[in-house]
Amino acid sequence: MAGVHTVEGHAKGGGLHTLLGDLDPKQQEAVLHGDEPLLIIAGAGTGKTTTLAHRVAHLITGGVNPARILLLTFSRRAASEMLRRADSALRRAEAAARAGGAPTNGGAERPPPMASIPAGSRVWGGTFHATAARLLRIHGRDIGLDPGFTIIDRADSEDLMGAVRTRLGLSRNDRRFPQKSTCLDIYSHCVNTRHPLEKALRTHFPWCAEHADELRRLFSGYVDRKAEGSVLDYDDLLVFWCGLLSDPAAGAAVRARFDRVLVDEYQDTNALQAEILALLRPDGRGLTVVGDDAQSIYAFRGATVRNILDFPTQFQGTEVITLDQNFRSTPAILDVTNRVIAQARERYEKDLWSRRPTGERPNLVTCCDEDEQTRFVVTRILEHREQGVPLRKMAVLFRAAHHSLTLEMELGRRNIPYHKYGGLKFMETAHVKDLVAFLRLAENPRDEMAGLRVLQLLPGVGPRRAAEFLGLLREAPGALSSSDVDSTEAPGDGSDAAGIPAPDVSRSDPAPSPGPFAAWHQVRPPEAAAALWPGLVRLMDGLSVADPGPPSVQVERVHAFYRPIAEGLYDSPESRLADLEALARLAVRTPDRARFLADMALDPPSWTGDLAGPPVLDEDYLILSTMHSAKGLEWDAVFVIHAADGNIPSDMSTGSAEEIDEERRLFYVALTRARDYLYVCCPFRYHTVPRRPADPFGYAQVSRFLSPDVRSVMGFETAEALLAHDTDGGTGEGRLAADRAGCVTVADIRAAIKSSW
DNA sequence: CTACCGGAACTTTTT
DNA sequence: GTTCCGGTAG
Repeated sequence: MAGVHTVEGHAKGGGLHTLLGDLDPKQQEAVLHGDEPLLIIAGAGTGKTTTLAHRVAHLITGGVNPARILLLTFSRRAASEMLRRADSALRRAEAAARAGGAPTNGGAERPPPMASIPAGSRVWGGTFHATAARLLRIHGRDIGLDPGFTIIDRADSEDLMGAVRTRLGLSRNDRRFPQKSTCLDIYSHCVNTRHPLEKALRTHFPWCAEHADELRRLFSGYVDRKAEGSVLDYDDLLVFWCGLLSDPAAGAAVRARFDRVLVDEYQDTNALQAEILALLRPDGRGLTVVGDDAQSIYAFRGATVRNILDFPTQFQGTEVITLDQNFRSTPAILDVTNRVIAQARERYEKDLWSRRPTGERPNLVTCCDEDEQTRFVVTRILEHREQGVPLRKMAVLFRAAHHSLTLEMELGRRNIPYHKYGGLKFMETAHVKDLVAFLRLAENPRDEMAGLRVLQLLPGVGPRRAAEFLGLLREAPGALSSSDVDSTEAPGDGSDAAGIPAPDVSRSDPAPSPGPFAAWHQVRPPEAAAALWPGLVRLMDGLSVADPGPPSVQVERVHAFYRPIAEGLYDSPESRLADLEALARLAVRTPDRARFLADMALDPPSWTGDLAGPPVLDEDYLILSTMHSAKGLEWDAVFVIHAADGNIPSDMSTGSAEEIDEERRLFYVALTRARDYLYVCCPFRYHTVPRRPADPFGYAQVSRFLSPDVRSVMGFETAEALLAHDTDGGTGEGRLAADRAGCVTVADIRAAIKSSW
């Protein structure tokens, strides 16, 4: 390994050797690199996670205090995976050091880092947003931010934007004023890209350009409203973190917390995040970023690939290391994926290669229609399972969350367990939001959206009265007392706060203390709500005492109050109540309410996964995922479905060459998830999604990304052929397809393929 | 004021 | 199929 920077003097222990043993030379170089800014261009499947995890482990064995390392990842899942691997690397290094070179190593100068406390868990790890939230709780006061803030999710941000929009009368006069979600998109775009409104409108929302002035008023109203409620939306977390760092005193304090900063998936960061990094590490020393420009897929959210491309010029003395040996996929698969990405206009030239045996060609699978595609996928998946591939090592990927609907129904019918990533349904459901709103209101009585939601659950209480009752809280004297010992500076994943004694909550009569909801004792509720009102007040008072008990208990108490309301509100309350029980189980993991609420906003549970709880571990289940959520993951067999033009690239994103390029990279991400087997399915006939009575069917073409050049290295099969051989389902279901009136024949399909070249 | 009904317009990806 | 608006009855 020539050219390795041996800045760390102690890079010679037997332990370190083990640490590096599994890595290829370039990865080793990345792990051992010293203090200067480091950019790792890591192609798909090149062992990026391994490298980063080893680098963290290396830093720790080199004497860096884990609590002074900041690891910024794209999701919480990615962070914990990374830290888990760093720990196991550390453990191996430690074991080797003890076995081998222990005597020479002057004894107990360094305490053994792990054993009982995994070192990785003391590292600051998480998303930019989650990290911002933690830092702002600790340091926010220094810039005048109430540390008792609550975080509102996308839906609440939209509602708040909608409320301001209505109050400004923007929905009334002008019917064509953009709707609240678009408004929030524009706002968010401006904040994250740091572009002025005009530019944002011109480049991304030209149809809204005429409303620039109203939008400006709307946005400033939105900002004020958030300030009044002491709530932060996702963008605020970054904005205030950035502001915190810009403050001379507070900024210095935050900078002083960290010696090393490592950033994963750097290609998907935006201008604001880049600014945060620059403020955090002004000269780039101790900064490591990892990414792949070919996998940049979040431009729609303000991410810019310029961050990664310009990194070397931004920080003097940057070392760039490119990882291009792929350890994941077979050469046959790489041959396809390299050709797909080669069509991109602007990119780092970087073809991935592999030492693995060639493997099977990826197949382009043509299907008559969606049903046939579904049956093909299920049949082939079961075949693979017969051959010994567990379900959890297979995944079905698609562009939009709803693309898997029919597949999900079929899986359900056949009792094949699955887990779907992407599409955040759980937190989106009304009943879950209802329940969480109670907790949020207790945490922050000024949280307007939470308050309105809670109050309007009562019969006879609409927007008007809800606003009135909520206003009473604002003048209340007892508001905002969370200033106490909140600054549990404990870094890592707050594993402290173990034994909070839960006070007997059955009858907590907080009569003496004028809590934040004291004003509600005087309220004379409307007739219809009279029966429920005292219960609500008692509940809120109980949740506002100094120690309201662990979140799971709080959820139960809200549940008790909410259940009869929900039962009257929804047609089939059973499944919804089950969700609420799942929520209570979920809350058990979190020691305190603020943390629980932050988690729910920043890292909402993906429905099925957490519903079932731990036992899911020994079950086998198929993975369904949007292409976006598949980032960073890998499976033995991957099925990409709905690979038709219009789905990928999505019709919504074919406006500009940039958008199409992003869709191409997204497709590339999907394909590069596969280790051994890859199927790309394209159904040719669609039942028209929006109602267009003239033409009940649409005929699709294969995605433009599957150019002749790409197809020349792919295999080809038809779903029909497989299903004909499928003995058990063949007679019944295979027939069904043929019976369907107007079904396309294989010849039609071939013709369609040819014409789409 | 709230609760409810009918018509209209819209449907990507996510911290 | 969905949500979002405006109108109306109580």
